[in-house]
Amino acid sequence: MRIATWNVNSLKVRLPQVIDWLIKNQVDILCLQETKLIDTAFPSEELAQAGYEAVFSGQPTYNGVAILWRSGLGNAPDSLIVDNPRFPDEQKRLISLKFGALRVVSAYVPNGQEVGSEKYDYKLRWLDAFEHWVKDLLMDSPQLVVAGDYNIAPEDRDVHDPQAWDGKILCSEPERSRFDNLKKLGFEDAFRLFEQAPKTFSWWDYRQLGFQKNRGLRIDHLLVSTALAPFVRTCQIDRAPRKAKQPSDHAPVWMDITPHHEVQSS
DNA sequence: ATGGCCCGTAGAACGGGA
Repeated sequence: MRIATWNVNSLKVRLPQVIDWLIKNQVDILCLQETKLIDTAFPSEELAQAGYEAVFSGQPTYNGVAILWRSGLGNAPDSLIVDNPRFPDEQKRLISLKFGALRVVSAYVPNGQEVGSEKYDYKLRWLDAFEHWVKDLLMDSPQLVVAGDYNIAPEDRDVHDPQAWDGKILCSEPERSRFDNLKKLGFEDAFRLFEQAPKTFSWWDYRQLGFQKNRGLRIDHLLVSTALAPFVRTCQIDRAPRKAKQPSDHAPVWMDITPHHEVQSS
């Protein structure tokens, strides 16, 4: 089973690229962030024609998350969750769905703008509540994937210029310690389960030829619970969509995982 | 040194992103 996450920076603009990527890569489940669409504008019909179903939670202009899955992927998914009940929030940043015993979360962690700012404070509070919520989910669903744009580069090797970014937003110690705390609940960073090329990133600034110069950060992650981790076969970041005309500034991260029924029988 | 791009909402610039 192939599971992926992608911050598309407007699904309206990126829809053709998303559909193309889904089909080309035979993706089973795709978590989206920054759809920037109200729910009545979500392109359910276009996706259905491409062979994908979706749940989504959006708002005007900002944020917005979704989970897409290939039609006919096992039984109909259920147990939809929108938002964190522990953190009332107008901003649409969380959605989750169960596929059999497997629960998948699509998360769009706040950016934080600048260390010490009001938005930074909101980011830290959001992450604290997120940790509690994820802990609850893990109790209920030991097979758990928490996918999304974390807006955190966990380590210096996830940063093109660690000195320049030292202590800055996305790299500050309070953010990184919260990412570590999430892992300590019982998760692995799927990307780090495997040997990876150095300087592999998932986001590059639109400005200053950021992508061409590979001045990027790895801030999009697939966290897999310890029960699932042994069954992850590969995890990669696909740079190809970032090369497209009118790309998202993020690249998709994907992994292959042994399907649930094989997990159970092993 | 500064800001440099892209998106949505606008219906001109601006907030937000990271």
